[in-house]
Amino acid sequence: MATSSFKEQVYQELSRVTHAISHPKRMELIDVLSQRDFSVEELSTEIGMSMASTSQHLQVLKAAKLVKTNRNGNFIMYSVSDDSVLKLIAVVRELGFRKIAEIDRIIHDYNSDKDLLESLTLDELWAKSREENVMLLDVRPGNEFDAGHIPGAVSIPLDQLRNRLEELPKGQTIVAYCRGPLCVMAAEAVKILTDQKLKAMRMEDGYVEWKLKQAESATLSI
Amino acid sequence: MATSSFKEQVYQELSRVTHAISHPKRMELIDVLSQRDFSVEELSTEIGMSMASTSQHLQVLKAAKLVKTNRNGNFIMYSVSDDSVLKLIAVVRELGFRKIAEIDRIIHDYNSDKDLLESLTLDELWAKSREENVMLLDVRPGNEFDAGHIPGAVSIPLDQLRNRLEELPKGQTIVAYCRGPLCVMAAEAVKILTDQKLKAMRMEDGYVEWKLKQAESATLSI
DNA sequence: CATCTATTCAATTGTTTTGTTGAATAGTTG
DNA sequence: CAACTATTCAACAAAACAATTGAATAGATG
Repeated sequence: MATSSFKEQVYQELSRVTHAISHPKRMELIDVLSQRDFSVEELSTEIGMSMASTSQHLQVLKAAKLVKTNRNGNFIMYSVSDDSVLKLIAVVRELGFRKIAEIDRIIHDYNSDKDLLESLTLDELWAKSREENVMLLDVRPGNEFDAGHIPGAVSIPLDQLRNRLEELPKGQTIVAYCRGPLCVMAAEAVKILTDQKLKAMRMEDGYVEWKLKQAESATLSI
Repeated sequence: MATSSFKEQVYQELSRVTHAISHPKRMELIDVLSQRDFSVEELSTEIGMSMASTSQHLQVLKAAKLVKTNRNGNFIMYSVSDDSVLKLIAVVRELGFRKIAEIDRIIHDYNSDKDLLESLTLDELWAKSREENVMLLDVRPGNEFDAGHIPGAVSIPLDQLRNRLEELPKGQTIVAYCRGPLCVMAAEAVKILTDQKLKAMRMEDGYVEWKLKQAESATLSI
């Protein structure tokens, strides 16, 4: 057997990483794990697959060193191994959003339903909050908020939103955010809030984008 | 047939990009194309595959919008669609180099053969050239040099190096570079030069890394 | 130490991907 | 417009991958 060349060997190993993120569900797994640690069971319900399949996908990600495990009691908690993994997914998503016309169409189709057309980026949020006093609303599940959130945000998980409308300010602009660009919770929240005649917008960036920006500015300031 | 959800659709489309770079040969194709435009025939010899296979791989890359085509006479010239594609591959490579232990081993095995252990990054090159007068040697094929090169570099393609040794300075440090981290031409060149008792080192970064740095600093200075 | 439980493994099946071969095609060039 | 040529297509066989099922395992907990 002819041993393959240096180049071939390295490309082979590198393709372990790219292969790992080449499956839609595995990309989704990383996106979910970017929020906090999850057990296999939680992940399986989160992405809508059987435990066995979820476990197998996680093993592919683990073999590529994209996720790592920690035991916590009876549970094995999976987490993203590094911020560079989030960065990788962010780069892929950015490229896809900009280049694949089909994605634009899907996003437009989803958002055109209601008045979800206007949305903010993180930068636009900073700008807007300098002009007026906006309320930043985190609609992710409570434990994800607890694991980390944008400073100043108030947590009302999406499934509690209808019952906690009185906690929201009437005249003030409410900016809702969730996990990230592919998470629909903020959009759902805005639908509920505008139905109640509240002044609400969604932010397209989510917690991951904020976390990556933090890490970036931290390295710059060193 | 149940139409899949917003999220599922977008992940599906995004996986077109990640799937495209999930094959070693397709990653290699992008690396080659980062130097200049190539015809299918050239690419096929470059990566050591049949024309038909190469063409098929290129079509996968094209469907993911990672490469684009231009006809030039009888030839169809393929090129990378955007610097963001180079960036994507760079991020993957960086992550792989840092996380996959096997890659470290392969690289170490290859370089330990000779005195290739010491190598420079681009930043280290800048620093070194401020202290002493180094000669920057581009050992890539001539047409790749013509398509673009690091300013100040001198072109002597690897296959002409043995016949053009008299063009090289005796006492001065010669820094050889080639396509990028997975290209072995600079290493080969250093072997030849040190055998001739010349003072030579290789730079691990190549033309792509320089090009990306340029693009980066250009956007910063705007 | 026995039990319980979250996770992984193993075997199977159907699907997708890959590389090959040889034919077809599109488009240029004389 | 005929001939030529680089590229792509089509059909096939082999290999890799994915999802499912049910059994096995490792490790915590009482």
